[in-house]
Amino acid sequence: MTMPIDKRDHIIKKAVELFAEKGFEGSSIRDLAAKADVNVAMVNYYFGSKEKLFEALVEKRALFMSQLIENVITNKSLLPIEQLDRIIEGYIIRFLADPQYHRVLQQELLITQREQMHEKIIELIAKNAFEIIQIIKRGIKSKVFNKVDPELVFASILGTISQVLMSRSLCLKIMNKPKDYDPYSDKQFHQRLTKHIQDMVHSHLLK
Amino acid sequence: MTMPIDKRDHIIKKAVELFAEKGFEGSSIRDLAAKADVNVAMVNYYFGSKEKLFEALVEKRALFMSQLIENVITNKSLLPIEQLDRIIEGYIIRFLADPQYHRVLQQELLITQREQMHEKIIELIAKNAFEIIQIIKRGIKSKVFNKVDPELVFASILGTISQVLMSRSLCLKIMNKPKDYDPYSDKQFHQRLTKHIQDMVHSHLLK
DNA sequence: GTTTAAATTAAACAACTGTTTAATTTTGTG
DNA sequence: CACAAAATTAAACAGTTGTTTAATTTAAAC
Repeated sequence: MTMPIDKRDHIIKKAVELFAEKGFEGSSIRDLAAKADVNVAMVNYYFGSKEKLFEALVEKRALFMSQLIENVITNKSLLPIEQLDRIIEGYIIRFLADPQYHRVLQQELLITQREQMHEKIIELIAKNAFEIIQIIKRGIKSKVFNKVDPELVFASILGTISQVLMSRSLCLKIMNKPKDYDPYSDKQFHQRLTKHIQDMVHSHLLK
Repeated sequence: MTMPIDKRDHIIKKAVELFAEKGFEGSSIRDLAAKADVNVAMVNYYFGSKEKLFEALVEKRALFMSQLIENVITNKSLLPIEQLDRIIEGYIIRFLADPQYHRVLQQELLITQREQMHEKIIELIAKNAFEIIQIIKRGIKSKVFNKVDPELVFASILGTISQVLMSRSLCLKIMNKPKDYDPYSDKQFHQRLTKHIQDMVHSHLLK
């Protein structure tokens, strides 16, 4: 009667790994079945179809993402710049914790093929975006912030992180690091990235 | 005897459109043949294989990209900040001129599947990146710039543009624009994006 | 006009795709 | 144990994939 959530989760986890490596269309169910060590029919048994597996994957991420902002926004006692700093920290911690998940969603954002899934991911990002934009707008109105472009400030924050996450080898190449180095799990790199974005936003927004 | 370059280019052009919409793996040669109005065998006749068509596509873009920086870098009479401003302008003009091309390359950057093509695109970006990083480093050394993080400043510049180009519908949603509006071909948006990145870089780098 | 190479075509190829079936095994419950 | 529901399996399904073939048309050169 009860769906074995753990097995579903296991398949999703392996699917993220595979899709991040080969892309959704580039991955076959037989590949996935082999990687997850289950029978080919199990994916359709648990999820109904390859596409619905993807939807379940996005759904799981959506839940994760929605918790991201809420924790920060509710704390109204913080100054606008402090709120932004907390959000930047939260973004970096959560995105860098699972680069593959982020890449799979980025892939889907780049193509317009599966329209409803495309829309879903956009909703996901936009929800967080509006919160950040609101904080900036309030800061401008209360004359704590310079008259910046709130929407594009958001694009710069998320864009910087996405740029770093997009390709590990590109990241290593630009930063001149050895091939065995993993920036995403390195605390020092976390700090470096956090500091850069915060510094940049501070100098841009604060008078 | 002579290869009909125009026909090759025509196929590449249609391939960019198709790949941007459905992804490389998601697009079939039959789709492409129909869209380009040629026989299915022609793609293999001209390019050898689907993958080599992609390589030709990347090659063509590489040529385009390499011209980007050169024009700016050679002008040594400019101040470091002026050089950066010219590069930002050049990036925005050229990237926004063909969002689909950019998206196709981003797709390939996200997956690690085709290793050599992945490497090629990374080379392409890194080449430009190092020039920009050098300008910033020189600016810091001559104490014209603050002690910023040169590599991550590059990530912010490119990341902001990529974030805007990633998905048109996401871009519209965040900027609260109607669905029929095309930001990429709008001069005003060009100016807005250029101003934002320049302003942000100025306040971050200049004392 | 004849000849040779290039371009184009429809058809066929084998391999792979997501999905379904029907049979079997496992699991949980009384 | 017995029984029913759930889980798992190998095999088969029909459709699509990239690619190749061999035949035909077009173009160029002399």
